[in-house]
Amino acid sequence: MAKSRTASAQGRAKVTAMAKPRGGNALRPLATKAASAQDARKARGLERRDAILTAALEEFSARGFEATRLDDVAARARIAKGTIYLYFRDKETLFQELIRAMLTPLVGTIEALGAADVPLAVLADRLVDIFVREVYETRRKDVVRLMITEGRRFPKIAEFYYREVLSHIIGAMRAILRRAAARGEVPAELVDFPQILVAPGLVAIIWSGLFERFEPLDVRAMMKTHVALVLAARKKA
Amino acid sequence: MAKSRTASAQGRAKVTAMAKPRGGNALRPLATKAASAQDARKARGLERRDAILTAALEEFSARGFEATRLDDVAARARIAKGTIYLYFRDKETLFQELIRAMLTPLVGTIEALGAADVPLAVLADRLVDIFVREVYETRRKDVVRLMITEGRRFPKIAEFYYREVLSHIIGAMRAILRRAAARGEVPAELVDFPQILVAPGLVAIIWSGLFERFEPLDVRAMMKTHVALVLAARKKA
Amino acid sequence: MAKSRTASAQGRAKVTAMAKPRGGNALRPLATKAASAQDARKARGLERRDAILTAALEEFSARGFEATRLDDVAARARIAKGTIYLYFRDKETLFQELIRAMLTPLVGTIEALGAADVPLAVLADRLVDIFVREVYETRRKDVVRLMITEGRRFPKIAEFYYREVLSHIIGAMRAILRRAAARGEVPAELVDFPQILVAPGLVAIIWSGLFERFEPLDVRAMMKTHVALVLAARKKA
Amino acid sequence: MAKSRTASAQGRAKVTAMAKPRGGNALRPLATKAASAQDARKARGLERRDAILTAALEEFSARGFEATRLDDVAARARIAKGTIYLYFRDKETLFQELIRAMLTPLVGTIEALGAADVPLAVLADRLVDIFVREVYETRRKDVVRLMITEGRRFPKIAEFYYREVLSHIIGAMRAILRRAAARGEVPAELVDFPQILVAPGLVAIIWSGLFERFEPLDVRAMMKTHVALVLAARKKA
DNA sequence: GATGAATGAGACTTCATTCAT
DNA sequence: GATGAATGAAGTCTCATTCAT
Repeated sequence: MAKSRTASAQGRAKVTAMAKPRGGNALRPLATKAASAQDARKARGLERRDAILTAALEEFSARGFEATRLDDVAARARIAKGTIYLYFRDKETLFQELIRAMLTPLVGTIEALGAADVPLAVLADRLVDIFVREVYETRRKDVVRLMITEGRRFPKIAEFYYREVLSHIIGAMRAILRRAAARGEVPAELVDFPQILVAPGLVAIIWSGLFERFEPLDVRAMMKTHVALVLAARKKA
Repeated sequence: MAKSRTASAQGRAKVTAMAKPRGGNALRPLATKAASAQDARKARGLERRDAILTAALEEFSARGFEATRLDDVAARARIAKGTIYLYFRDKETLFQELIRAMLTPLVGTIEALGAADVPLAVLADRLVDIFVREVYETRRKDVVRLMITEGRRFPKIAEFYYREVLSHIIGAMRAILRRAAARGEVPAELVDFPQILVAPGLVAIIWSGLFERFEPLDVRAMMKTHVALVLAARKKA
Repeated sequence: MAKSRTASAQGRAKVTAMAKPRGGNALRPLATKAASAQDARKARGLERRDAILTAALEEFSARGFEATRLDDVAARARIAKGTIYLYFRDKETLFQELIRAMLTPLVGTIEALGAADVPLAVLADRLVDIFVREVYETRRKDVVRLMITEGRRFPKIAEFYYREVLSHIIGAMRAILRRAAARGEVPAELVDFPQILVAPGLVAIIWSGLFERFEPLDVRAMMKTHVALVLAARKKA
Repeated sequence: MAKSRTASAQGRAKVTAMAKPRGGNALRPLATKAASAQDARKARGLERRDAILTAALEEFSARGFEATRLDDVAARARIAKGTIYLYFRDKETLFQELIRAMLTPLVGTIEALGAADVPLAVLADRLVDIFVREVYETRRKDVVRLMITEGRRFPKIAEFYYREVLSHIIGAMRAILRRAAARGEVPAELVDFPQILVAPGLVAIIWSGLFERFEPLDVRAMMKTHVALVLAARKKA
C-alpha cells in the first residue's frame, strides 16, 4: 500500500513547454550553415542532441542524478522519451556526456592561462574574471556543482574530470604560483596547495546552491578579497 | 500445499544476530547506566536508533540519498527493515535526523570558540586542530559532505544546517575576524567573507571524496598554509 | 504514433480471479503439517512459490516466454507483481525454475524403468501408460512443449534438460533396447536410435497444441500402434 | 546550433550496400527476365521482398517471433526499417507470409508422391530422400521448426499450415499406407496414424535445434532405420 | 519508392512503505 | 516492540510503427 516514495518528489511541476533550445550555447562550437540535405539531417540531429543535453543539465541540476526522470528531461527538451535513447545509450551515459560536453571546452582556456608570464596581480584579476564570467554566471556552474554532488557515484566521471580538467587547472595554478613565488609574490609553501586558490570559487558555487536565499554572497568581491589576501602575504617573505 | 495459517505466532525467533551498536559514538552524548526496567527499555530503543543512524550514515555516504536502500540500512544495522519505521517516519526523516543528530553537538563547540579572546595565531591553530580531529577525521566529514551533495534537494535540511550550524560558524568566524582586524592581524575586508576561512576545509572534504585516489591531499598542512597566508597578510594593513 | 505491438496481443482476457492453487500438485512432494510459527511462514512461502509456478506455467504455455507478462502471472497467482521477485530473481529464472521443478521428479521414475528386466512387450505397455498418465494428461505435457518451443533461446535450460532428463531417458531406452535386441525382440539397429521410440510421444504433444482442433489424435492408440510396430519387426531378425 | 531545415532533400545517398538477394532461392519460383522498365521495377520489388523474407527467416529462426527485432531484419536485408512496411503490413504478417512462402511450394511435391503407385520400400526411400534434401538440409527445416515453436500463438498460421500442408501430407501418407496395407506391406492399423511415419522427421528437427551439440544425430540413418522398422512389421501380418 | 529519425505504449524491475503475525 | 513478506507506484529502457523528407 505504498503511497509515494519521497515527499520531496511532490510539487514537481510538469514541464509543458520550454523555450526553444537557445541559439548559441556552449555545447557545440558553431554549426556552419548546412549545405546538403544530409548535412541538414545531421545538423538537426546535433540540435536535438543539444536540446537534450540542455534539458538534462537543468533537470540534473535541480534534482540530482537519481531523482531526475528521463520523462522530465524529454518533456523539457520537447521530444519523446524514446528519442533520448537515439542519442545516448542510457541515463548514465547522458549524464557523463553532459559533463564532458560542458567541461571539455574549458581545458583550452585554462592551459592558456598557465602559460602567460605576467605579474600575479594581473593574472589573478584575469582568473577571477574568467571564473565569474565563464563559470559562475553560466550553466557551467551547475556542471561543476553536479561534479561535486554526484562525482562520488560516478568514479569514471570523477576520473575524467580530474584527468581532463582538474589536473590541468591544478597544473596551471602550480605553474603560476611557482613563478609568483620565484618573484616573491607569494609564500613558497603555497605552491604545494594550489587548491587554496580555487577554494573560494568552489565554496561560492556550493553556497549559491544552498544558502544564497538566507545570505547572499558577492562572489566577485569575495574572490577579489581572497586574491588580495594572497598577494598581501608576499611582503612577509 | 498445506494451507496451515492456523499455527499461532508463539516462538518467534529473535533476530539472528544483533551487533552491539558501537560503544561511545557521537550520535548521543552518553547514556548513563539505565536504572529501572523502563529505563532499560528506553536505553535499548536509543541504542537501536543509534544503530540505525550509524548504518544510515554509512549507506547515505556511500551512495547518496536516492540510491540508498533502506534494505541495506536495515541489514547494516542488523535489524528488520520495518523496524526503521518505528524510529523514523520515513526515509527522508531518517536522513534529516541523521544530519541533525551529527551536527547539533558541534554548535556548542563553535560558539565557545567565537568567544575566546586570544591572538588569531593561537585561535587559528586551535580551529584547524578541531576541524581536523573533530570533523575531517570522523564521520562528521561524511555528514558535511552529505550536506553539500544532498542539501539542494532538502531545503529544509539546508535551512536547518544554515540556521543551527553554519550561521553560528559564520558568526563566530566573523567575531573572531573582527577582533583580529581590530588588532591589525588581518585585513579588514576579510570580515565580510568569513567563508574564505572555511573554504579550504570544505575543499578538503570534497577532494577527499573525489580525487584522493589520484592525488592525495595533506589537509592539515594545507590548512596551516592557509592560516599562515591569512596571518601573513596582516603586515600589509 | 505506434498503436499496438502485435495484433495477436489482443483479445487477452484479464485474469480477474483464479481457482485456489490446486491442492496436491506435482510441484512439491508434500508439505507435512507445519508445526511452529516459523514453519507456518515457511510453508506459506512455499505455497506462494507454487502458486507462482503454477500461474507461470499456464501463462508461459499459453503465450510463450517472451509474450508472457509477469503482470498476468501475478494476477493469475492472485499476488502483487512485486511478490514474484521475492521468489525468483527475474522472469528468466522463473522460467528455468519452472522447467526444473516440473521435470526433476520425472528422473527417478525413468531411471527405475531402465533397470527392470522384463519382456519388451510388458515394459512398452508400462512406458506408454506412464507417458500418457504422467505426462500427456498432466501439466508436464506443457512443460515438455515449453522445452520444445523455447529451448533454443535458453541453451542453459536445454542443457539442463538434456543432462538431467533427456540423457537419462535416452539411456534407459537404450538399455531397454539393448536387452530387447539381445532377446531378438527388436532389430539391432534400433539401439542406435532410441529417439524413434520417443518420437510419437513428442509428435503427440506438438499435435495436441497445434492441430487437435482440426483433427483429434488418440495418443494412447497411436502409441500402442507404434509399440506394436516395433515389436512386430522382431520376426524379421 | 544552426537551424537550417531549409536545405531540400536532393541528393539522398542510396543505401550504403545492397546485398544481391541470393540467386535462386526457394522463396519464389523463378523470375523470368524482366522485359520492360515496369517489369524491372516490379522485379526489383520482388527482389526486395525476398531479401526481407530471407532475413526474416534467419532472425525468426534464431530468436523466435517475439524476440526478433525488425531492426535486425532490416539490417540483415540491408534495407531501412521502414521499407519492411512497404511490403508487409506488420511484423505478424511478415511472419505469416514467410511461412506461407516457404511451405507452399512443398505442397505440389507431396501431392505427387501420394499418387505414385509403387512398392512402399521404393516410395519410402524416396520420401526419406526428399525430406532430408528438401527440408532437413535447407532453410525449410527452420520454417518447420518455427511452425512448431510459434504455431500456438498464431492459430491462423497453424490453420493455414494444417490446411495447406499438413493435411495434404497426412492425406498422401494415408493413401500410401492404405495401398501398402492392401499389399500387406504394413499393418493395417498404421493407416490410422500416418503421424507415426512423420514423427522421426519432426523429432530430428527438434533435436537438431536443441541437443545436437550434446549428441549429434544422423538423421538419414535414423529415418532409414525407422523405415526398415515399418517395413519389417509387414511379415507379421 | 526508400529512408531512418521520432514516437510512445508497454514490460520488467526496484524499493519505500505497510501490516499481519 | 520487532519482523519481514507483501504491495504497487514509478522509472528505465525497448521496439513496432509512423511519417516527413
